[in-house]
Amino acid sequence: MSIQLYNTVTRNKELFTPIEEGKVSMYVCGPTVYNYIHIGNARPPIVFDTVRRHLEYRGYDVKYVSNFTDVDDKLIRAANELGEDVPTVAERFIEAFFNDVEALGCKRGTEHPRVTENIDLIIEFIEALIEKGYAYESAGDVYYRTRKFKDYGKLSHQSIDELRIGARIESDERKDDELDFVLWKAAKEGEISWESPWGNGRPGWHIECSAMARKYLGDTIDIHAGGQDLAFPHHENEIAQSEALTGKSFANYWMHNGYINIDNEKMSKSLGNFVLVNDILKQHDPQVLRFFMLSVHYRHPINYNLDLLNAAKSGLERIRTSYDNLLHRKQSSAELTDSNGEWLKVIQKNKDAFGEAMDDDFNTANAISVLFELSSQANLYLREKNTSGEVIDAFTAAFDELAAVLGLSIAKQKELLDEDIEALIQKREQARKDRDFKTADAIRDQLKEQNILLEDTAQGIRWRRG
RNA sequence: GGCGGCAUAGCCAAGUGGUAAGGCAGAGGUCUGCAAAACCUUUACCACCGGUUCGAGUCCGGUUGCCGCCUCCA
Repeated sequence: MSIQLYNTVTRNKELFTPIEEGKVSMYVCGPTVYNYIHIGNARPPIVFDTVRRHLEYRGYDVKYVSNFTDVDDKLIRAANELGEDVPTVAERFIEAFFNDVEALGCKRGTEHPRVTENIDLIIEFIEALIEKGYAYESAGDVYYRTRKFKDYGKLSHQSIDELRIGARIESDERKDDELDFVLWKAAKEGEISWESPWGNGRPGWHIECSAMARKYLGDTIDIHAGGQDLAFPHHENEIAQSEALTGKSFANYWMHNGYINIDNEKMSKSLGNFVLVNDILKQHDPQVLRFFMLSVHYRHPINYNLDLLNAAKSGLERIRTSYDNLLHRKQSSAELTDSNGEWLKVIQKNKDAFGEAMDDDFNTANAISVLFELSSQANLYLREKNTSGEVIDAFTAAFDELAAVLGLSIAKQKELLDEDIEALIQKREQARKDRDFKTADAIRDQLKEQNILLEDTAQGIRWRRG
């Protein structure tokens, strides 16, 4: 087993070697909780949950830490607009976040630390940076002395001198140098704040991740991840803070996922072209959204629209139907029919192919194509007159195993039929035996209106929801 | 101006040197009382121009177009 992953630092796929054998530490930058998440915000949780699942599938013990930024400018503004305090707003959207991502099949992290629960830690971190000469206080703010960190730009491959040419550098009299960024922000009148050696204030954005990653995962972590737009400046600044403090490498591998686009433009709250996860889930199966996202390699952009989502739905449906057909056939399969070893080999071959796809920088698009291949093979097998329970079990076990790595569940939820519906199905069966097809079709149409689709198979009638 | 990404069938999308996976949609067929599901068949001058090579979607150079980052951003 060898997992290759693309490291933003080296811009190459590298062999993944954890610091400690058999264990992986992951830190994934989490949301600022001032709003419901849109589907672009949902991509990192889905992608890196899948990374985690594959690492676990390969036998690693994974520590997965993802933070909440529960105090910052946007949150303060949102609280003011709503006439509520910051903790109330944050709490609401943290809950909403968990609801959304759990619906999307993401496991809870090992830890989900919040900034406001780690203020002391952050202050200590900043004090240590000041002692080392990497930070300075100015009018109640504390700034990081960017130019002092000689590796600045190594992640995003920016040269520090080119950054000045970029149009959006804030110049601020309180900074010694315009490239310096804030570690601690002095509170304005009435703002939520904490006491510190520099007066009342709150942490800057980047310092929280440095402090919390270190607290839960140590000085050097295996994988640090987030959206592509965090590479600069957020992750670059984290590196500067952490490495200045510890003198050690902050993270060995940096992973960044691509954006979700609308009409080929980045989805973002500031552009206003976003689609909330929440809204999609009112109309669509969350698994469809997850399947859709995983159908593209995580580093590539995904264009979103409803037609594409529906195409993904049809694809997932194909796999689910195949799985369902296996279960249905199982009931009539002789337990002791000779198993054909060739089929077991085919199944194993697909499992191997799936693992190889995932080992290659988490190529979920190829992994999904293996699920389609497995479906085709299962469908072919089901065309045989005699099937064995053993082979059918091997197929369904393979589906369960591989889908779980992608965080997908393909078993259809079997809801109990209402007695009335059950009675109608029986009535139609009788009509069919009597060759009264007119009645039979009328009942089928009637059920169809209730979204119950009937299928007549060689092994008897079956139904599914449309 | 700096750094980077992308361009593959009607649509989506894999593919890092050996003559293009897979899915969706469409067409035809098989099966079925009719359907459904499934199976079979069917659709590619890999943006353009050069170069390297026995061989290029893949490597190199250039052109065009689109997108992103360059201190709000997932």
